[in-house]
Amino acid sequence: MAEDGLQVPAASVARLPLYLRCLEELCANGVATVSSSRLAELAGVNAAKLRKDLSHLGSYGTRGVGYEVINLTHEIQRELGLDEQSPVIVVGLGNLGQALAKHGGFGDRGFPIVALFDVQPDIVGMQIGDLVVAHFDDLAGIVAHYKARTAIISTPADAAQQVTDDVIAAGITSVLNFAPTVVQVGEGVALRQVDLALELQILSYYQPRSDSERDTKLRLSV
Amino acid sequence: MAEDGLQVPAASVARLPLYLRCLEELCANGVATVSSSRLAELAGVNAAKLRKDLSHLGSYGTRGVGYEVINLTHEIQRELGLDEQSPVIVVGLGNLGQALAKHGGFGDRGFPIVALFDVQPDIVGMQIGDLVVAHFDDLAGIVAHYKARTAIISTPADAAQQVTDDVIAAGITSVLNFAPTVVQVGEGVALRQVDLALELQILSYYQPRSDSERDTKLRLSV
DNA sequence: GTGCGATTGTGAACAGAGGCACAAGCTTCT
DNA sequence: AGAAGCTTGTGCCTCTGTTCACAATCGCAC
Repeated sequence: MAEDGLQVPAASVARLPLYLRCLEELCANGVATVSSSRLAELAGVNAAKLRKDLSHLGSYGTRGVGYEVINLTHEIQRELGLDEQSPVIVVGLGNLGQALAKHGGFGDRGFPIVALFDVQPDIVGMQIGDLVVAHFDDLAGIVAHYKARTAIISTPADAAQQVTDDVIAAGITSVLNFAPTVVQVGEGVALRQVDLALELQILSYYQPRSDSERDTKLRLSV
Repeated sequence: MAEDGLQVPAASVARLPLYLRCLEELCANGVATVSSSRLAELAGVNAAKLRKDLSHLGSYGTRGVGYEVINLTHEIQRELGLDEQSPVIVVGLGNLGQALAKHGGFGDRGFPIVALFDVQPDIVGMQIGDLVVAHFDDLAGIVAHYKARTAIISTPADAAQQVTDDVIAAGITSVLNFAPTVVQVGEGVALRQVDLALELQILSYYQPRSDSERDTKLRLSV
C-alpha cells in the first residue's frame, strides 16, 4: 500500500518538515545513508512511527540498509510541495513582524519574503533588511506581481481577521497567523495559528507545583 | 466525575489558554455570561469538546445559563497555574530574541521577562526595552535572584542543547525552544518547541496543487 | 408550584494516532 | 550459493481524542 499517498495523515504531515530538517543536517555532515532508528533519534520520535510516516509517501528505504539521505530529502520536499520557491508576504511590522522579516530561516528553506505591508505612517516606507515596507492599500498589485501565495500575519489582534480576508481576496492561499486571536478562513485556504504567549501558558500547567490541592504533577510535554 | 482533575488530557491543556484568551476578550467587552456554543465559536472548536475540556476542571457552568465569564477565567488560570507571575528569561538575542524580549504579550499574561542573555560581545550590554543584555556566564546568579523558572531559547541551532542544559542546571524547569533543532530535557522539565519555518512547510502541503500526480488536495488545517 | 425552554455534563460510539513485533527483503560474508 | 545479520514496511492491538446525543438541571414565566 501507500503507493502514492491518496492522503497523508495530518499528524504525519506535521512531522515531515522535522525529518527534513534532520536530513539536511545529516547531509551537511556528509552522511549518505541513515537508518530509521538513527533519524528517529535525531527527530525525537519513535522509530516505528517515523517509518510509518515515511511509508505514506512510498517505499524509499532499502531493507537491511536504511534511507539514502539525499533521495529521502527530495521525496519529502516533493511531497510537501517544496520543489519550488514559494514567495511570502508579511503583514504587520511591529516587533515580531520585523524580526520575522529579518529572520533568515524562511528564505533558506524556500520561502523568500518578497514584500512587507503595514498601515502605520511611521512604519510604511521603513527599510527592513532588503525590503521597504509598502502600504497595505497596495497589497493586491504586489501580491499579483510576485505571485505570492503565503502570508504571515503579525498585526494586532483586532486587525487580524480583516487583514486575513484582504490577503485571501488578493490571492493568498496559505496563512500563518501570529496575531493572538482566532481567524477564520474559507474553503481552499490553509491556515496555521501560532500564539507565543499561549505556549508559555501551556508550559505553566506542567510546572511542578505543590501549592494547590494537587499533589505532584511532573510530566513531559510533547 | 471530574471532581478535581487527577489528570487533564494533554490535548485539553493545550486548548485551555485559548479559551482563556477568548474569555478575556469577552470580559473586556463587558460580557458576564457565555454559553459553550458561543465560546466554542470564538475559539474555533466544537462545543461538545469545549464542554468536555472544561468538565476536566470541575463543574463551573450553570445548566440553562452558561458559564460566568469571570469565574471561569479564574478557574482556568488556577488550573494552569497562572495565579502568580512567572518570571522568564530569554537566551539568545538575535532578531527573534530581541523581538520576543520587546513583545508585550508575555508580560501582559503573567510572564514578565526579567533577564536577557547572550554571549556575543556586540550584544552583551545592549539595552533592549527596559533590560540590558547580560553575559550567559552570569546565568546562575541572575536566575536564582529572580527565581525564574521559565526560559525562552532563541539561540542558533548549534548552541541550543548546551544552553538548554545550562539553564536547567541553573534551576529552570520550563523551556520554550525557538531554535530550529530538537533539544532533549530530563525528567521534571517541561518543554515545547516552536519552529517558524517548519510551520510554513506544513502549510505548503495543504496548498492546492495540480503539478504532481496528485489531483486536488484542498483541506483545512487545524 | 408547575411547566417550559435552554444549556450543561457525560455515557457511548467512533475516529485517529501510536507502538509492538514480525515477516519480507536487502547486503555481506563464507 | 547459502546462511547470517540488519533494517524496512506493515498488520494488529491499544490508547487517546473527538463527536454525538440525551438525561439532568437550571432559570423564568405564569
